[in-house]
Amino acid sequence: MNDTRRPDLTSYREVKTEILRRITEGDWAPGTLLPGEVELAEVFGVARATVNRAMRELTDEGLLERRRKAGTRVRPSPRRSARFEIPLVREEIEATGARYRYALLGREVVPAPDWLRARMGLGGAARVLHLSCLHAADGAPYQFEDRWINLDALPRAKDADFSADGPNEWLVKAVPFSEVEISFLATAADARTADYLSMSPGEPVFTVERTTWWEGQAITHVRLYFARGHRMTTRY
Amino acid sequence: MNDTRRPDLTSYREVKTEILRRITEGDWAPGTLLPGEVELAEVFGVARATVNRAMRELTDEGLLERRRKAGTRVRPSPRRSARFEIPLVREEIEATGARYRYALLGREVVPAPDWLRARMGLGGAARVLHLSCLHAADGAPYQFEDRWINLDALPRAKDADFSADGPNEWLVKAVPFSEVEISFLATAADARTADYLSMSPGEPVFTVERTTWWEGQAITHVRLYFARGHRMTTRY
DNA sequence: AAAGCCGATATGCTTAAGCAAATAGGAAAG
DNA sequence: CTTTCCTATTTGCTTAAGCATATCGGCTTT
Repeated sequence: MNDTRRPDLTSYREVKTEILRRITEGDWAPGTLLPGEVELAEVFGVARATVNRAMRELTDEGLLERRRKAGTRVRPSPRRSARFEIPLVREEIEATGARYRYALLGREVVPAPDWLRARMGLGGAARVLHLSCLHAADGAPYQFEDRWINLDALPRAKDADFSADGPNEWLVKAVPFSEVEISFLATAADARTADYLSMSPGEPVFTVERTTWWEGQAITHVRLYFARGHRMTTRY
Repeated sequence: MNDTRRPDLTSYREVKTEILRRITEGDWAPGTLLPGEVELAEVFGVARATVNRAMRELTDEGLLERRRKAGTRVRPSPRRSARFEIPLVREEIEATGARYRYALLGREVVPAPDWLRARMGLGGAARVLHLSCLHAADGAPYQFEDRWINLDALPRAKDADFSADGPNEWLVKAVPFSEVEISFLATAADARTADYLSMSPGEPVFTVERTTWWEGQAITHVRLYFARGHRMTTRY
């Protein structure tokens, strides 16, 4: 059935697959210098731009290294990078088919504590809005949110109503695009967190800490404590 | 100085920046339908391919949504995705300037326990190599590694010497490119883990669980337990 | 040797033109 | 009113050609 020697590669995706095949099958071992774009384009029977796109994407994915004049080589040890989607809690819960419920547990305007001023780079007199919220899935506690909002950067947060919708949803609207630092860690449940999440004090809690900036100014800092057994998973 | 009304955008990067600016400044609010590629190309004075690349990358980055015929719109809530680099422990430790030390604590060939067979999709008679390793930074325990290798898929692992170099480094060479599922979670230190990591039993431990396949076959499953206070951080 | 210069080369990006594929939304049929 | 079908539109991708830019390695100068 017209099974000629070279399966004609017609798209950048096929070129990607073929390059990947040659790497995984050992034709091109880690560290190897690959043929140049022009040569590969000829070999595969496609335009250089097509090879370029294939190689560019493989580079983004961490499999190749490219440098002008030096050429393209297979990364000595592939850069493994995991990409995690960070959805809104509401969407995360509703995606599982569960009913989402939200409750505002606490709200107060306070002077920023020292550790927070350091964390967010705030001045000595900074005042912040401190919010405590609980997110539940089908009645079971899912995530406890301990949030601080910089009122100097976002004064209108003081008048926002967080009793129906979580601060996250409000913030996404107020400051839709921002710079973020995010950390994953394991903490021990303190008395309050344990209480809210129906756990025992001291139990391990999967915790996400996130600080958000916009135009160089810290907007908000939040710690998200997840209920027992939570895990963050991805494939690649 | 020839400061005409429209700063002439000459690269896809500038187009990206300009689109991003219009989004962050509110010209194009979340949900908005953007002009088509042809129109934008005209407005910006560049080729359609250039606009296409700019928009494609913004889509990859989670800011836009595109569908043929429907057009391009600003994502109602931007898809935030965090990308974590997963380096070899050795590199992770040496990057901080600390001295890396490795120790093999245990090694045995055993029939795969039930939970592992389920996790890796192994048959009833499968035998696995079970390894316990400790990675230290400047003498302080850094990571405890509890690893299982499927000997059916990788029989030569039985003869490999893991006393000097960790199984990870061996595996990266043996099976350089593979499919991976990775999870982050918080666990309580059991007696053994606590001992190795100089922690108290029950203390929260930041844990990474990783299963690796190659050509549809499970190769290895590993749990990495990190010492007290470890966090995984990224910015975007 | 060591430092500075320079050209050949591989990737990086842009353009213009055009065909391919998905599909929104209207027209036609029931 | 509902379903089916069609088509215009929009993104997706490819090609060929060419200029831009970084930089490796050799050559020259100090």
